[in-house]
Amino acid sequence: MNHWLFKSEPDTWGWADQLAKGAAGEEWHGVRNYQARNNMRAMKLGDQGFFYHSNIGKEIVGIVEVMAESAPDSTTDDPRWDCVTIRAVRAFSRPVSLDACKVQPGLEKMVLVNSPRLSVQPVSPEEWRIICAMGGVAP
DNA sequence: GCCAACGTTGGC
DNA sequence: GCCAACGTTGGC
Repeated sequence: MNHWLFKSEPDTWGWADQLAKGAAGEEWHGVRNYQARNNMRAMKLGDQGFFYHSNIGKEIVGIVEVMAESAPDSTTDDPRWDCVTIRAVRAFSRPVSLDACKVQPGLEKMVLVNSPRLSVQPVSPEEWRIICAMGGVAP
């Protein structure tokens, strides 16, 4: 299983919105960046990812799961863009801030730390383990 | 709210 | 196919 990180401004679409969708999940639409799209295309059913609040909070707040693999983005006619559907799995008992990630040994190479603008990112198994521990949940 | 970084667009 | 201009993102 691979691991990922989804970034969203909570003003637009936050963890609370994702939670409200429950088991129905929600298309991660609106991505207009090839790298981010390619990451979504690489996702498999059951892959898990972190849910990160950019701008407001700047922290990882929970874990989501891919419940539908990449499919055309219904919010555009442009055939280049597609997206996965994700559902909330569990909230962190303690959110993990960007600042905390920056100083945490083992996370020096994390994409979130080094390339903060990429909206859908890969997370290494080691990073996944460390951040789950920081967030107070089992990996 | 500002601004730097970066990605995309479009003219040539 | 290159590259300048432009728009967007996101941390500060």
